[in-house]
Amino acid sequence: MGRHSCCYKQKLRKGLWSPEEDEKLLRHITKYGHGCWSSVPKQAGLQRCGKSCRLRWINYLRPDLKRGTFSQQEENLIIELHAVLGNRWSQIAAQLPGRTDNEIKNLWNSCIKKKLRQRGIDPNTHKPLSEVENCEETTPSTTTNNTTSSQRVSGESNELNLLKGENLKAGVVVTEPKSPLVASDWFSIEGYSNTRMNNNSNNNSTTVTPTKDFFLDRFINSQRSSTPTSCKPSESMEYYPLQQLNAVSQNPALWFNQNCRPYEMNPEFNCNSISSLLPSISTSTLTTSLGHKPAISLPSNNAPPSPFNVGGVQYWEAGTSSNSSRSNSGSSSSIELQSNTSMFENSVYSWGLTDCNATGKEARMYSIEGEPDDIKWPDYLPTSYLNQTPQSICNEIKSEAQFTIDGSNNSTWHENQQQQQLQSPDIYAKDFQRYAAAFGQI
DNA sequence: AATCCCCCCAACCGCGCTAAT
DNA sequence: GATTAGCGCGGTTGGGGGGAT
Repeated sequence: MGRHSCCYKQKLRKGLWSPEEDEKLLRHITKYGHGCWSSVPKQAGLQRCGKSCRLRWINYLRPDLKRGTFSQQEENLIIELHAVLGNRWSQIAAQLPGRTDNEIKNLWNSCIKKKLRQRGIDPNTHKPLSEVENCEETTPSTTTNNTTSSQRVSGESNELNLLKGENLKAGVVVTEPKSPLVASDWFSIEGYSNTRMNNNSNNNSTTVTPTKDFFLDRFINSQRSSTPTSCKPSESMEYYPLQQLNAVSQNPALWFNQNCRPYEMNPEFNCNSISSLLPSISTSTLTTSLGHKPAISLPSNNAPPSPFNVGGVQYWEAGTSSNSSRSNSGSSSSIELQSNTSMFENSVYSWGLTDCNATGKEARMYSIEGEPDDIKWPDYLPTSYLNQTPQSICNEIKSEAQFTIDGSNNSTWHENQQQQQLQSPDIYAKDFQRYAAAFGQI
């Protein structure tokens, strides 16, 4: 397929969006929803291709976007998720409510990468640069995924050192995994052991923390059940029956512990492989859920998974992927990660990276909630709106949005919004606050 | 003040995938 | 099954702002 056909049309505008265009698109989508993106520009009176409209909406106009600098917790989470997911920006973004994949990608390329390199960490492998360089010298073809013997002996990575240092400051107990560490090995929550997942009932540990090995095992077992010897996650680890994970979940810990060494296990296991285990997460699933639920939803359970909270600790949940994506479609063993937005508030880890974005005047605008004041709406809204209150603008648009164009089925977003409004009236109130904040009226 | 350079980030581009025909 | 339309994702580009010279 390749390029979208509309992109070939010559009369379409390209480049930066004007405030008028933004207003048109915003009005249209607020009223009618986007429906078919290819029809949006025509219906909205825009000289743009649908793809461009979609991008503009997703990356800029969406009302639920959180703008401004990334918080330290967000940066830390991005790094952690990148260690697992690689450049799966959309999946990373799914864990950061209000952030777009583009935004995260830009942050990574422009800032986090640099910071990691300055700290001697290879941003691609999340391993010490020295190790990567050594590996490249010795085994150029397979290198970056292997852990050196010295690293195994030391059992520490630079990242982990950073992590531990910060966590200790914060009073968080970081227990050292029993086996050699790589950079992606990180932490366990205070009060929970970092025991590897195994079914050794003689082990006195009462807490079993599912590890990334677990997902790899599942992937391996599902993908290559006929060739079990082709993958040896770790010598000490036995394959864990999926059903036992419910038992595991009775001792909830932050199961998303990254104790596996995917690169050592099988050459085919790289970040892409891992990400196939951790497919996309819809932001719509990032809802608040405070009930205690079993940590793992088995594939046979089609109930929609949700994050849960135990003792103030947010847990991610693996379950059957309900949405398809390029990376996971067709994989029956796909697992879906979930998180809670409050995870960021409760984040117990910090790598001590300085805030990449909060420099100079931006730092002044930084707020605890990660909701800086540099929202650009006032700059983009047409002057006709500047004489109105945010509430009146939204009311105006919403009041006009009580019908749909020619009754066509193009109201998915609109309907969702209405449904959400019915279910959670505070959603719009929140948006009003955002708009109002944008106008400096709060 | 003018110019250069660097960096950030919004937007574009190409590709893969799915659904519809 | 082949083709087409559309969507979404990740990589890349280039304009503009701001600091340095």
